[in-house]
Amino acid sequence: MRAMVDSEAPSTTRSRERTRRKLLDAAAQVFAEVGLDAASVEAVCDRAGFTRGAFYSNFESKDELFLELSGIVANERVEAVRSRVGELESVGGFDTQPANAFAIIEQVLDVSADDRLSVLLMSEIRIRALRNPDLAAAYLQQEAEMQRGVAQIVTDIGRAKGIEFRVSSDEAARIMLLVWEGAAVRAAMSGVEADELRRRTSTELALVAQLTIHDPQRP
Amino acid sequence: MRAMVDSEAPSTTRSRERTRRKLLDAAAQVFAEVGLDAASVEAVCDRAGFTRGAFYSNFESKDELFLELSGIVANERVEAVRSRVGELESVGGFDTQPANAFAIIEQVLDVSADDRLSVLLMSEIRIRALRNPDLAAAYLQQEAEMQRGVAQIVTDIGRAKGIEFRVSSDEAARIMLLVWEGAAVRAAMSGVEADELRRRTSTELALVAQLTIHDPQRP
DNA sequence: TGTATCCGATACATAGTTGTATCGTAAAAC
DNA sequence: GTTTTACGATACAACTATGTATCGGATACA
Repeated sequence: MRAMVDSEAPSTTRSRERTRRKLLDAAAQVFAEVGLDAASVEAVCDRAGFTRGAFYSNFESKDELFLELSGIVANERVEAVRSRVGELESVGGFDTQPANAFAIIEQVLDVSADDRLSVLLMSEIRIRALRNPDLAAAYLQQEAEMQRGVAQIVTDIGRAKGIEFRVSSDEAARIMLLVWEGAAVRAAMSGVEADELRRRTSTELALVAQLTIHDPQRP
Repeated sequence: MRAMVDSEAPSTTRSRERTRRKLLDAAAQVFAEVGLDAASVEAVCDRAGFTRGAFYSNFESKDELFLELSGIVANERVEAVRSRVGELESVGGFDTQPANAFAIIEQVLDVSADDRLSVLLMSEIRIRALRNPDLAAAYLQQEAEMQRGVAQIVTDIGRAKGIEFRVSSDEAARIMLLVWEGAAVRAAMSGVEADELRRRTSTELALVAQLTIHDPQRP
């Protein structure tokens, strides 16, 4: 009976799921640290506290695991942005100052690149996408989704604050995402700690946000 | 006597230099295509039309070659920007329309990411820099140099055209570089051809350039 | 023409990685 | 409590890449 309740594989034990998750987590770390190609299956297993037997019992190959991991990361990012957008829309009020109204967007984007490991992992996924059409399509689609979310926030802020923009919300969102990512990569490259990394990307984003705003009083 | 003229190694034959260059060129291609780790020394040699004997006769290891290659690429980029800046400054006149005054900057930046292979190679260098402090320092320094060049152009254009900017030329240059690179990566990911890639990045850059300009008449 | 030198090719020893096949054990089913 | 099943560990075979040591030939030079 329980088998009918579960959607996919009824036989998979709960402990097996834990093993999969541990392997995925370990893989995320190792892939970020040394890159997919330099990461041996054994290194991933060592990190997870298993041997390769566990690995091949759970995954076809390293590539298959990477594909699944990419999907998970992408979903998490999109979902995090979406939920933030949902929160903000339901609350309706933006009680931040006009000057740093875009702090909300920082919060939204924080979900994507908040620490060095995330930056590295996303960079790894991105460079694989550059070389693999399938991954590229998935990557671009996920990014478009995030862009929609950010554009929505931009629109909402504009409406709530009576802000006029010099470009469309889509364009603003796209530029913000690009700058955000670039700044995060540079910060990570400088070897700064997580909070400093966050501070730098925020500063850069604030600058861009300011640029997109059309302020008739003080241009 | 000729030995005294040459700077470094007097004994290196001209043909040896050609071999080195061929290996470096081949390596650039292969590294871009599959990444440094996945690129075997033999694959590089095959592409160059040599065997590994030639490789190890000319380079310590794959890493050493990559380091040298990175240096060359970085120098070329910086030098290209610098020479463009030099040209523009010496000429003095900017006969482009105010609307697309920043087409000049596109020209300047074109040297850095004009085709898919360059985008891939720079992405590879960037992700290595993310994982290696020495490379990171070199990368950031090279980028700072480019930023200075672009900022100089921005300043010159502003002066020549009587344009006011909403941010400092340095900030404008930094954002432009970030957006330029991000756009180039996305375009390359879409699998578009070289000229379409160029068109997309130009469009994105024009948008940012427009944002940085403060036009009192039509804000 | 003979000789020396240089440079790239070839051969080989070694290490590391992958995937599979088998085994042992712990938990589930009866 | 016994049997069965599932899951991860272990052992193994094949492959690939690396780096070194040696070889052969072309080129420069006398």
